Amino acid sequence: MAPDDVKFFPPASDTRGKVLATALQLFTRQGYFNTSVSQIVRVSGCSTGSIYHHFGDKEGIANALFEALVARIDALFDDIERRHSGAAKRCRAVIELLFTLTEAEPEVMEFVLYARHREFLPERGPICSARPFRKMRDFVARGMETGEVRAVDPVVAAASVYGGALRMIHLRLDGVLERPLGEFLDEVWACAWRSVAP
Amino acid sequence: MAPDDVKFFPPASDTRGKVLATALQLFTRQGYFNTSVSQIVRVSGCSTGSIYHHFGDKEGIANALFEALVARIDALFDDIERRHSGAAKRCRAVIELLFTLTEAEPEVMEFVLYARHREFLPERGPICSARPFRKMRDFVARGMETGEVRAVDPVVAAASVYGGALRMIHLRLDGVLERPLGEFLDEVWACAWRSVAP
DNA sequence: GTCTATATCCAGATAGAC
DNA sequence: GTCTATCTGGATATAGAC
Repeated sequence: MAPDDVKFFPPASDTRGKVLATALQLFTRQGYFNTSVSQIVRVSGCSTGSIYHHFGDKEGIANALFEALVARIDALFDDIERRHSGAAKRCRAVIELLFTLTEAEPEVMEFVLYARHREFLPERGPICSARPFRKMRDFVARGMETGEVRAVDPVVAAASVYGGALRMIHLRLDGVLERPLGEFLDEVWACAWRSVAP
Repeated sequence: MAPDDVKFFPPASDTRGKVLATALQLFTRQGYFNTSVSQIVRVSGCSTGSIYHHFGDKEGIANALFEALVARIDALFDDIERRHSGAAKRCRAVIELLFTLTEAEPEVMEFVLYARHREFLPERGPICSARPFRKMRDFVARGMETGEVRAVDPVVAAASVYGGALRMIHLRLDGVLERPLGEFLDEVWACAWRSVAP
């Protein structure tokens, strides 16, 4: 997969796009609550009035951002489902995609995976109930039906397959891993799959 | 391990204890930034002046809380090191402890593992560089030296052993898992260990 | 749709008596 | 060490011209 395939915010020229791109940067660097709307005004170059016109309030910015990013990831997962068959191939493709995405757009992964949405988007459920996460679990569950995955509790199986990779992503985003995730992909995948292979 | 062994805040009577217990509750339920000092004043029953006298500022409360909790977990991990030998037994004991802790004191795990400390404790490094986490990795690394753990990158090995369990804890804290973690322990451990067994 | 100027509120923090 | 009363800045959000 070429890096371009995972670009979320190509240099935006419209107000909406500029604000969302700015918000993503600031929210992930400093956190939602440490970012003031005035700061978004300064960095994005858009005016207060304009921003409130488009998003209603500060929470509206986070909401729009969240939806845009989740929708994009969702589409990428649909691609995976279409292009690969079998649990092993699909799960591996998911991990590879997440690794690629983390390197190409760390802010996106940071915001989608590790921001504490409950704290600033109260009406939204936990991220793990969002469609992309459900699809990840689904790949594993269907593998279990075909015997490709060992029979254990489906939740445990999914946690085992993806847990190590998500952990690595976390370490990378926290700056603990010096080398890019791609270098670990084969080993991570080998461990992940051994944990649930029949 | 009896539940009492993992109680962090036995009903505290002194100001410090009451404030820390209150802060833990509020910070994990609502988030650090959604919690005002006035609210801590109301719930804890201590006065503004008293709180600022003890902790300096709001960040000081979070700092003290963080240190107390990490120190406690650290001690529990030292216990594990003393009571068990071999990577398998130690790693399993770690996971069992974390599961027990999550059920007994979910707020503690929430605050230590999943709060975004970077956002309100800027001078502190990421939680994964803290001593307990280093000790977890160390158990795995030493197992690799003795051949008990397959030779892969030590970071990958640690992520594989603990990744699934941490994922399960996350799901449980997010309310996605209905049943207590203890019921999953054996399966989680089986998957975890298979991923790195030689 | 975009802008500037401005209103309002409440958070974090302090003063100083007891 | 603990308390009440108070200050002050800066945050979110609005008004209303263009």
